[in-house]
Amino acid sequence: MTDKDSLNPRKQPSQPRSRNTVAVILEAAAQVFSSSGYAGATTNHIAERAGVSIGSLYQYFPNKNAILLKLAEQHTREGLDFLDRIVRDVGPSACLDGPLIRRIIEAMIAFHKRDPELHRISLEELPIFKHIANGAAEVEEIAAGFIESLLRNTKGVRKQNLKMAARLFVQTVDWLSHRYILYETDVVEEDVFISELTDMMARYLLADPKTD
Amino acid sequence: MTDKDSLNPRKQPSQPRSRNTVAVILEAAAQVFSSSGYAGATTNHIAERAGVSIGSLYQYFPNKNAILLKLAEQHTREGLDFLDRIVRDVGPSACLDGPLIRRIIEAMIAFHKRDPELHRISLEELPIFKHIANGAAEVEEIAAGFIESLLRNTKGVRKQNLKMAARLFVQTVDWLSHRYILYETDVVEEDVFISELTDMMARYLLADPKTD
Amino acid sequence: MTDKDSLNPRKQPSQPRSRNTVAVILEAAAQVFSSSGYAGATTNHIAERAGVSIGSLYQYFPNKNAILLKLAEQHTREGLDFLDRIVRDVGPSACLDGPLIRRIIEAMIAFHKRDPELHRISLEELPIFKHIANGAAEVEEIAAGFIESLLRNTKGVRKQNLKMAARLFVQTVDWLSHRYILYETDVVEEDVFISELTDMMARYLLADPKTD
Amino acid sequence: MTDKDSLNPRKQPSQPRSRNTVAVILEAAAQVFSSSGYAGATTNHIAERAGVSIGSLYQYFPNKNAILLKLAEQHTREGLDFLDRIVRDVGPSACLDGPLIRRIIEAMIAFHKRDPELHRISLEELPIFKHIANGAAEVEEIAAGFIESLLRNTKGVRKQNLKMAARLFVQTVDWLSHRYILYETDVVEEDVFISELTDMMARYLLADPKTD
DNA sequence: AATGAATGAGGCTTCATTCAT
DNA sequence: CATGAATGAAGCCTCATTCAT
Repeated sequence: MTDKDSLNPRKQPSQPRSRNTVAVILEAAAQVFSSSGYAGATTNHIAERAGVSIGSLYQYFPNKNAILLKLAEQHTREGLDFLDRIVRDVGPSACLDGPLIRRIIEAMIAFHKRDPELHRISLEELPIFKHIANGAAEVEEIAAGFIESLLRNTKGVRKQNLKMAARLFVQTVDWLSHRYILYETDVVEEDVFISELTDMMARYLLADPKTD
Repeated sequence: MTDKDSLNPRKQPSQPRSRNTVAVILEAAAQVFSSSGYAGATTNHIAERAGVSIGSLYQYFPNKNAILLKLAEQHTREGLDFLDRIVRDVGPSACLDGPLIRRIIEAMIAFHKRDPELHRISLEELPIFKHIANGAAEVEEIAAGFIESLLRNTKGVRKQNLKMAARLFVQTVDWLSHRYILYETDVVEEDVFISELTDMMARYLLADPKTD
Repeated sequence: MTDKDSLNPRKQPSQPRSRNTVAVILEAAAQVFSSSGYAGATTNHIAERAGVSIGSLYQYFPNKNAILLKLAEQHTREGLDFLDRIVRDVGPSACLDGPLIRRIIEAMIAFHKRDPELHRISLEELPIFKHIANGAAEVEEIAAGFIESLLRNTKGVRKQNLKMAARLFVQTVDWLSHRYILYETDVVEEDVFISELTDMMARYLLADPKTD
Repeated sequence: MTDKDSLNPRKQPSQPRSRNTVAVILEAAAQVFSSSGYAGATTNHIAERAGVSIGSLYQYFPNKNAILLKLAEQHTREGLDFLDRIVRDVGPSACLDGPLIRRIIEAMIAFHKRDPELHRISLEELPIFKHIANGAAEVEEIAAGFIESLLRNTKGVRKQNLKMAARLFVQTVDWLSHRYILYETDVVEEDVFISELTDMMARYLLADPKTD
């Protein structure tokens, strides 16, 4: 059908058994994508790793892309939860000072550490489907919104265009910590890196960039 | 296993005609990779676009990867030339102030504009071959070295660890301008973006971050 | 091999509810076969259209073929009923003159119009199962028998071999009207076509072929 | 590509070697389609039977349909040649009398005998692709044109609408002889059948239907 | 009886690569 | 050196059918 090229899930798993199947498939896919990259992963391999027949896989996912997308979505959701937890910890009226920036950066790094390879695929290989609403963009949006609202609470902010400042903040921190985790952990000490990045962001945003 | 997985060119094109063939193939490959991505591109399509038989293509490239790699190398080389020109313009004893930062950023953006799709592939799809020395790393190294030497000439630099500062500078500017060109040109005005990025970098590096 | 390739219904639906289920499935199958052809139709699609689980479908039909076959059988039965009605209308001692030929042809066309697609499938796709007794042959036989008996009542018949004449009559009328309904309704006016076909048959069979 | 669903040949075989390959594939396809029907035939089976790799098959045919179509086209062409020979034999100013009708019918039957199974597929299974220009329609058109021109030369023709008469003639003869060859050779003697059909057509068309 | 999740053989097709000419 | 025909491993995916609940 035309379904084959769509990315929508094929069938909502209603019974517990099938919900489990979907979960198992996604878990296996995460492993396979992580270890083989997107191109190297095959649906058969994923199904096998999941201990599920290839037919079952295709009951719930119209194609390989859709699996990766779902995975990215899930990853996205976890990212949002991560943010949410920070937001709640910080409270609604917190303001963005040096220490909070550091804390956010630390959290970001911790998040990237969880499954760097999968994150890499989401970040570096998912854009292959440019025309597709990329879940990552959504987290970025929300994260930026969160930062922006913090900035709004904060007095000594250098920037006028808070929206843009917030987005650059998020993009920069995301990318640099991604690179750090993936390629540079043994070039630079982690706390050195964190301090450096914190400094960069604090000075970018704050009139009084004390970072500790 | 002997040749098939190698990435070295099969045969050094010595005669002018073959050099030309290689160039034609690479140009075609650039177009095809740009429009179809790495996975979507086929060697037959490249050969056809180049007006060359598939057999000839394999005379000069042992496999598909090698083509992309050569292309990336070329891209790298152009990046280095770009740098070189700036270095020469700026002179060996220049120091990094706000306006120079802006100029570098502008150059970076101009460079990314030349063939953003190809750049994207180098950046986002080349990591597929993780085991392969990524030419991009080399440019980054050199670029960072260049920035570092500028910093060394400069008086009001806030940073101690110049090497690291330089690398973060390069990575940040590279990535953010890449994203900007690829995904955000119609979200933000170019000069606004440039000013913002310049400001960020100037404040990160300079004690007296005047940027215009 | 025991059941899977059989074409007999798995279980005689004795209770009213199951009889209804069978009917619902057949109706759905008719629609799906009509719109997708035999190969394009899937059992799942049929079951879904019938509002019945795939499991239930297989409770009553051993395989996909059996469904089409049952449908064809049903179609056959309707064809026979059609004939029967004409026979009864015409009466046992009628003789085949031009007007009656025209009437038979009109009835045939009306019959073909009811579900031309399904008729097409029976006629054109059912032969896929060559080894299967084709119900269509049966109707043809009976129809031919009917025509033959009419011929026997008729005085001015040109033919000796009435059996053969009757069969040719039936085959010709059936096929030509089938083609007409399916492919040529907008090439020729219906009454023109009917007159033409009537003329052909009348002249073939009757010494005095007045057709109106 | 979008090519996959097209029916156009993929690549014109230019060298003798490839022309041979195409011929071999078509021959094998004819056999396989004949013995397994359209649905039962697989591209792999065809390639194997042709002693050719599956890849080669797909160099020249975008999909299974295209093969059948080509085959039907070929069959069509042969049909046209058949006609052509008769036309030439008969001469341009011949007129359609009983003996000529008989001769045409005999030729038609001979033609059907050559590969009845393949003919059956063309006739009964090809309509599966209704939306596709059916080559069979073309032969029919040409054949009808031929008959029409004969009718034009003939004096004692009963019919006004020669175009329609010619088409009915062709359709009737084609279908009845097809059925005869496929299903009824052992029910009726061939010459009896021929005489009968000749009689039917002669009386339909001619004022003076002497058929021998 | 009904449900619908699960199965998996097997079809179609691609495309990097080789090789005969 | 060039050509382009040929190769075939391997991927994606379907769908008739079974089976646990």
